[in-house]
Amino acid sequence: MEPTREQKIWQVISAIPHGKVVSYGQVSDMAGLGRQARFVGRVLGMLPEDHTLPWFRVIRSNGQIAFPKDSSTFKRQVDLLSEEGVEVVNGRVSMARFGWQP
DNA sequence: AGTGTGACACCGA
DNA sequence: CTCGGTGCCACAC
Repeated sequence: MEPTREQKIWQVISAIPHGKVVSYGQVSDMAGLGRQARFVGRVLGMLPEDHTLPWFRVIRSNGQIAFPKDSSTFKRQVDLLSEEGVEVVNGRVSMARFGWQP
């Protein structure tokens, strides 16, 4: 059967290189879905427990994390991002730039 | 079938 | 920077 939108989303996210962060819009665009950023977020929320997908590399277009600071999910994402070499300050990615080049 | 909501994005003021 | 409106898709009631 053909790849569903979810499959495309997973494919794109799994293709995100180490130390790189992308926005929902970027993912939707790379998946060929266009402006369906909402769908990306919904798919991530549906991820199974055995997912090995770098969802933490997916942030908002303005470089902000898609979770409240007091959320364990947020802290988990920040921790994982810092491991990737991405600095997160005040709930947003420092110097974010999605393809940035220092 | 219509309304409200959501891990969103873009535009204008 | 913040606020409001609009577009897109899927789901719950």
